[in-house]
Order: sequence, then structure tokens, then C-alpha cells
Amino acid sequence: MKARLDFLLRATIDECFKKGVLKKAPLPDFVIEIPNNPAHGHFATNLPLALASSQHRSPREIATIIIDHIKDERGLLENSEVAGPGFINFLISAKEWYGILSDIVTRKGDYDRNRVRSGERVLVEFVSANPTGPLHLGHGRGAALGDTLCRVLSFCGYDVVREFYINDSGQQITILGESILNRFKQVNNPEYPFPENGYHGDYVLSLAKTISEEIDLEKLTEEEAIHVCTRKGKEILLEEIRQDLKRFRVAFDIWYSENELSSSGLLENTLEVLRGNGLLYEQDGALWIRTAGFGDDKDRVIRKRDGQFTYFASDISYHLEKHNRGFAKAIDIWGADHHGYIPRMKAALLSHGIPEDWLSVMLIQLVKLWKGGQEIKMSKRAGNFVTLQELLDEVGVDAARFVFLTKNHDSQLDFDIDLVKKQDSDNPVYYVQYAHARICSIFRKAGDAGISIPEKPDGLLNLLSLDEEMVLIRTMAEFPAILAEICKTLEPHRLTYYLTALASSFHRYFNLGTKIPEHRIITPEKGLSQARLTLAEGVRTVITNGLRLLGISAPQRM
RNA sequence: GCCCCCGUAGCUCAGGUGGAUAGAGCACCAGAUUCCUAAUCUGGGUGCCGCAUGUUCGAGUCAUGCCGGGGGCACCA
Repeated sequence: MKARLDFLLRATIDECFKKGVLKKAPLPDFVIEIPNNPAHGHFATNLPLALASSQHRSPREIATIIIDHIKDERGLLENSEVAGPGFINFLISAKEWYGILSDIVTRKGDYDRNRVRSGERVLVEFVSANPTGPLHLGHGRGAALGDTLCRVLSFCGYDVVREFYINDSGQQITILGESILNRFKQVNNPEYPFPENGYHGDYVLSLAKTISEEIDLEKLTEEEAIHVCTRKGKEILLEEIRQDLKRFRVAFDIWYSENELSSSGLLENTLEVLRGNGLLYEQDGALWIRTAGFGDDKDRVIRKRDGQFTYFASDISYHLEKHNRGFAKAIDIWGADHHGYIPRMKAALLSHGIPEDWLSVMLIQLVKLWKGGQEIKMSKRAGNFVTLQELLDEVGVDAARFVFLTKNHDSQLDFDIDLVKKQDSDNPVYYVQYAHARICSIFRKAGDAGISIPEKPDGLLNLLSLDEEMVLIRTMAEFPAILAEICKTLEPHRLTYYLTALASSFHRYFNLGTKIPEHRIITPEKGLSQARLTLAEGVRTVITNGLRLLGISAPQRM
């Protein structure tokens, strides 16, 4: 709708230039927006204000000229008027709004599919938890965010690949193995030393049990035993991570192993290339990469004095490999504690001529956990944390996904376990789901009464005339813009806000009927009932589509 | 010291590329159910939008500085 108005306005300005009623000048930036105040119409533009300086005329004068020259042959507009310092407020004709409703109920689940981009290849990497313990709340937030973003991007026509990068080599994986072996040994020998920085969680003990039942650890040398514990431990944990994510309705296309990255020789190749470009040098016995020249504040070590590569080395290699796979854009979702990592990563890419905006890094701020009015410090190593699994047991997948997306990812999220547990009926997700269930119920009643939506309801829609009905249609019409915006800003939380607003408008509309029987959806007048059912069907469609993008179920009954 | 995020109603937070009178949920108070699901709805808000300066027709929004809270600044992962 906004696009049509934009088109009409630009045509009008051209016309004004041609006729000489406005001086020819480059078209300035202007906006068409939905005003906060309903008295200001359905849409408003600041175009006259933006034109004022180049025209040397008052904005109100320009606004009048524009309005006089609008050639609205299709009858898009019902009214246009000058307002305030020089805005133009537009009222769209009812017929246009009915057209949108008709479009929604015709296209159903495909309403607004593929509007933004077609086929641009995007790689989204998220969660990427180390297989050294179960997923916790922070991973849940990243999973909900990344998955919803992927669903929206894909719905809007991007060719999306979801990837989980497995940090399955390096120091911390070995420490996992040592921790497991320790728990095994301690059963008979409580004095057996626990590794420094070892993992304390209860899951380590159960891993020790599982592994020792399968393999006789006593028969192995300590080195062999650690090796076995490491390998089996990460295997089991990775499988648990997969299961947790599956339960959370998050699916990945690719599980990318760091181990394979180095064993396949990719890391070495990358180093060769870097060396060839003169980007590497030795100092103090370590190998450094020159990132300082590319926007980082200092050079970075990629191979330590002890001969081990840093994570940065494989991360560079990994990201270059992503680029080689031909993605137009890469999105990484990282914990906020990695923010210092962004400049050096981008610098490394830039040194290969990969532009800065190829990679978007979304940082998720901390999830703070509250229980019994106290903050619980989460630490995997101290074994003190609430797992995603526990959270899902408490509040369910729907509520968890929704709550994770009620705040912008770069704001901290206070997650009060007690509150969300209690929240049963106060939880906002139920509010939206209830609107859906309620509409389903109305359709069951209508079915009992022998009323259904006709094949072509278009002719009946002009029976919709209540303010509340028109508000609903206009809100539904915003859905495409919301999705487009999420693609642009990478902020899926806008969807939860939008759905809450839509559900609210519907509940309000429904309740009109409790006071005034003529305003009920099912009335003695068949045509009117059919028109209103079409409206309800539109709302149901948009809510269903929205919830599907959030990975949340749309129940028929509650 | 440097970097990132945050600061909006009692609380938790939304506030498209700057627009007209800044919003929602929770909490609190008062109401609505012979009627399509009350998990709902209606009514009730005197907010230095952290402070200051700047940019301009116009700033919660942009720029700079300061104050306050959180996080990060390793040859850790």
C-alpha cells in the first residue's frame, strides 16, 4: 500500500515539474509513514517539507500544489489534505483495504512470501556451542533469535543456509576429557586430582558412568583414557545438543566441524595464502597476523609459542571458507563477550579484500537468570547453570521462544524463572495463541450455524464498516512491511510486538459483540456474517503465518 | 585507560530511513460474562525520554562530551 502511494507521489512530482508549477530539482529524501495519531490519516508524507528549501516556497504552498496535481485514476485515495507545518495526510479508500483482505485470505500461508529478495544466498551461523556441556539459557536465546531470523529471511525469498560451527578441538575439549576421567577415577580414589579449570557439572559424572559402562577405562593408560573420554564425551554431548535443538524446533543444514577444518588441510592452505600476501610474521617465537592495518587496534597471534594455533587462526580460515562457498552475505550470532573479536575478524577478512559489510555479527547480550528474587550466576565450569532443557520442561517451547524474542538482542534479558513458570496465563504468547484459538472456535460455531466463507467474498466486504474492522485490516496490511524491516534490521523481536498488537485489536473487536449483539461476527444476517468471517479468516491467516515464523504453534483450542 | 551494550511511567521494556499530542505489558483501583472461549475486554498516566551542548523547519531518535549500570579488553576458550 505504501509502495503504491510512493509511486503515485513520484508520478505527481514529475507531472508538476513537467507543467512547471514546481521548479525542477532532484527529489529529496522523504518518508511516507503511518501517523501515530489516527486523525492524521492512514498515511502521511513530509515531502513538501523536504522540498521547501529547493523550491524556496512554503511547505504548505507546495503541499497544495502537489495535492492539486495528483492523478489518482485507480481511486486509491479517498482524501488528501495539507496538515500541520506542511505534511500531506492521506486517507486510502475502503475498496483498497478490502482488496488487501481479499488478497490475504486468497493467498493464505503464502501471503507476502518472497517479497524482499529472491535467491540471495545468506549463511547464518548461530548457537555454535562448544560440546563441553549442555545448552544453557544464553544458547536458547541465540537459537530462538537465529532460527526466527532464518525463517523470516527464507520466507522473504533469501536462500538461507543455517550452520552450526562445532568447536571440537583445542584445550577445552581436552579438559572435558580430563574432567570425565577424573569423575570416573574418584569413585575409587577420592584423592585423584581434579584438572585445573575442569568442568564441575553433574553431567560430567553421568558421562563418566556411560562411557565406563561401554569401555573399560581401567585397562587403558591415563593418556588413552583421556583420549577416549574426550572423544566419547563430545560425541554424546553433541548428540544431546542436537536433541535439545530439535526439541526447540531449531534445525541446522550444516554441522561444521573445526576438527575437519584443520585435518582437511584448509587451515594450512589459509596460512599459505596469508603468508603469500605478506600478512604473517614471526615475533617472540609466535606467529602473528597483521590485522592492525585493516581496522584492528593491534596485530594478533595465530600460533602460540608452544606451537598451538589460537582459535583465531581457525576462525579466519573458517570465515574465508564461508566466503569461498559463494554466500552473498554471512550473519554470525555471538555472545556479547565476543564483541572485541569483531574488528579483528573483519580486519582479517578485509585483508583478503572481503568488504566489511559482507559479515554481520549480531551480539546477544547476557541473559541474567533470577530465581527466588536472586540473581544466579551462570557458569558452565562451576556447574551452576540452568539448562535449556530444564527451561523447556518448566515453560514449554512456545513460551520460551516467545520470551526470548520479546527484547532486542542487544539488550540484556532478565529471565525470572519463577515468573515465567507462574506466568501460565499472563505469558504474552498465550495472548496471541488465544486470539487464534478464539477464531477457530468462531469458525466451529459458524459451521454449526451453516455459515461459511463463500468462494469469492469480495462483493461482501463493503459490509465491513466498523472502525475496529478497518483497524484490523490496516494492521494486517502492515505485515509485509514488518517482515521487510526484520530482513533489513535483523531484529526479529519486532514480530512478537506486531503479533501482540494484532491480537489485541482482534480481542477488542470480538468484545464489541459482548455488549452490542449486532456487532458480533455471527449475526442473523448471512452476508454480514460472511464478511466478518472473512475478516476473522484474514486475522487467523496472519497470526498463523507470524507464529510459524516464530516457530510457535497456533492451537485450535485452548 | 580503550571498546561494546544499556539508561524512556512504580517495575520490565517497545518506540522504521529524525515528524504532529511519546506507547505496551505487569502491578494497583473501578467495572463488563442470560451473549461467537473472561487465557478476554472497558475506564483510570503531572514521564526533566540520564545530563549538557550541537546539527535543523522539527530530536526519545543524529553528532560530541559528561554521569550512572552491565560486559569485554590474554601467546584463554
